[in-house]
Amino acid sequence: MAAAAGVSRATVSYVLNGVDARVSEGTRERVLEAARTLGYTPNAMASALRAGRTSVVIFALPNWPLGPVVAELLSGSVGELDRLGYTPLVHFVHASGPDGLQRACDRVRPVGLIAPTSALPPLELLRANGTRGIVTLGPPPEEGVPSFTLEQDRVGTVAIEHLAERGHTHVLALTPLGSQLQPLGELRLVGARAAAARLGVTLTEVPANGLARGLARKPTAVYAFNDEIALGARDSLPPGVALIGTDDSPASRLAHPRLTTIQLGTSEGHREMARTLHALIEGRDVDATPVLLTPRVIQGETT
Amino acid sequence: MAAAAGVSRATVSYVLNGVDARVSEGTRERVLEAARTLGYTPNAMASALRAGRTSVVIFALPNWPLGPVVAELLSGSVGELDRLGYTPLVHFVHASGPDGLQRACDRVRPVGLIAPTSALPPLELLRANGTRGIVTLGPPPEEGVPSFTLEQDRVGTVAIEHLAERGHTHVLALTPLGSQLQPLGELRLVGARAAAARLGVTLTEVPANGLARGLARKPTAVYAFNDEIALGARDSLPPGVALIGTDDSPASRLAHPRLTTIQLGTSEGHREMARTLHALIEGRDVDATPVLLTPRVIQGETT
DNA sequence: TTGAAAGCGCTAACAA
DNA sequence: TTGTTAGCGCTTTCAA
Repeated sequence: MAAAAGVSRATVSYVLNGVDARVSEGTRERVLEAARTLGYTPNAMASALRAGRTSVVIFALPNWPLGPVVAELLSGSVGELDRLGYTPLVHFVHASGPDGLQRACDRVRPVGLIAPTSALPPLELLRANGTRGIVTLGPPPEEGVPSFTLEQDRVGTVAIEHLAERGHTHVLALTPLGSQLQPLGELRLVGARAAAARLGVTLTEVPANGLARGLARKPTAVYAFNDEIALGARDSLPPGVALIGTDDSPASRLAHPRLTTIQLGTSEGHREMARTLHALIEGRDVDATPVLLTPRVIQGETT
Repeated sequence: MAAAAGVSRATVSYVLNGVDARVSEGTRERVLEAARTLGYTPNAMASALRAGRTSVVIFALPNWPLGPVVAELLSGSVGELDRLGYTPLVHFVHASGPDGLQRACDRVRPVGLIAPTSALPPLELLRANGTRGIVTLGPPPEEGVPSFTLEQDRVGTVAIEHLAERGHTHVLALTPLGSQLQPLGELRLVGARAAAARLGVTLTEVPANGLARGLARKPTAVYAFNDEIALGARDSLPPGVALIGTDDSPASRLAHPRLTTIQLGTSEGHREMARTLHALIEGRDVDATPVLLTPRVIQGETT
């Protein structure tokens, strides 16, 4: 490559890295031309070895149900990271072994990492690996590490509050089926129960396939673990019974009547995650106060 | 590290790479002990530079709706790749720009790549990058490149065939709402239309929110684009109307009555993808006949 | 404005 | 059985 342009390897490096001050316009052109005709791409491994850092950011995704919430989360943060010039790649925590994430970090030496606190490799190992920025999903692992928490328990709280405001005093909660969703469901119920106790709401909990049994208790409103369950239950509800789902799925928006649902985090919040990571990598000081991504009600026509 | 164990760097390399023939048991122990106490991890960048290959496999995920099908696909193939010793990472094609995948490949130099044919960087570039194995999702980009196709159109075919076998002659198709799902829906309808024409079935197509309108045509069976739509429609169906969904979602299995649905690919098929890639990377000869992952009906209680 | 050269951390061929 | 050393492709300092 250097030979083809008739210059030294150093000059090529300067041109391709945009250190314009150093090379004359003529040489620059010549180098770029040669690079184009040869289809030259710098070897990122060599560059990373020399520079001590890569451009990769690993986003470690916890074992959440793959659906609209995760889609939003990824397209927001991954999209923003890409725009900032990084190479965002997603690691599925549950698809590999317990120390899969650590192995992945050892192998690609990401400059940044977004990971659930529960799957986070020891911080000192990461730092030794050249990881400059670390952001966690969930509680901060130690002071100073920025964290973003999707407040799952607040989903239940917000739902009950919303219904209570509208005068409902007897709410049926449709909880998830299937073991994968169980922990998430329990988390949301904790918030719902607390809010119900606080607001004087009677809460009946039944699994999603026990709708008929639940309806026997004559609730005036139904809170469903997700929009899928909500939409499934909708047509079996007696007239006048309110319904609120969770996830702000595309389906909820398109349903007739439009389903009232709960959004778990905003695109802006997810982009903010990416920008925080970027600031850390750049060595800027960052406000490390844990960020709580609080769910909010998307008002539809069913409550 | 070498110093700490009192041996040469070469010896450390041999021990850690399991070239046992070369080192004595004593030295081996000493090196491993030193590695443990120092928390030493080889620098994968340097190793990759030297070896000319990484352990990374990029799985480029097309713009498919994030749900049970993708979850299955990933946990099958990613899990298997992990087990084979690779470092599988997922790239979301739609979250980055049009040549995002190529940039990602340039930056991490994956030894293997699974990508939709439509997003595949030029093969010669990949090969120049050190990518030894390439498998596509969709039609093969050129002879000899193994490919796996999720036959989306066959979803419709299989659904109509299943219903026709059970004597249905007037089927209502509930098509997706939302632009993201539109292309997939159209693909499935193509198959459904062809099968309907062939088998003498009358097919009525309405969007998922037009169920009432569709039911006015008195269908004896309903085919839904996905399980979410199917479960949403279920309770509005007149008694005796059959129902088949798509995706084999957890929800379909847990519904009462259990929903008949269509599975789009098996875990075994997905693992096979991973093994094919592995064989290619190892330089073994591989049967490159395009593999069609044919959908199949999961019999429930609604047809 | 440009070239020469050191060195990032590792592996493998060769020497001892 | 072990050590020495060249070199993977790049960036960056120093010298010209």
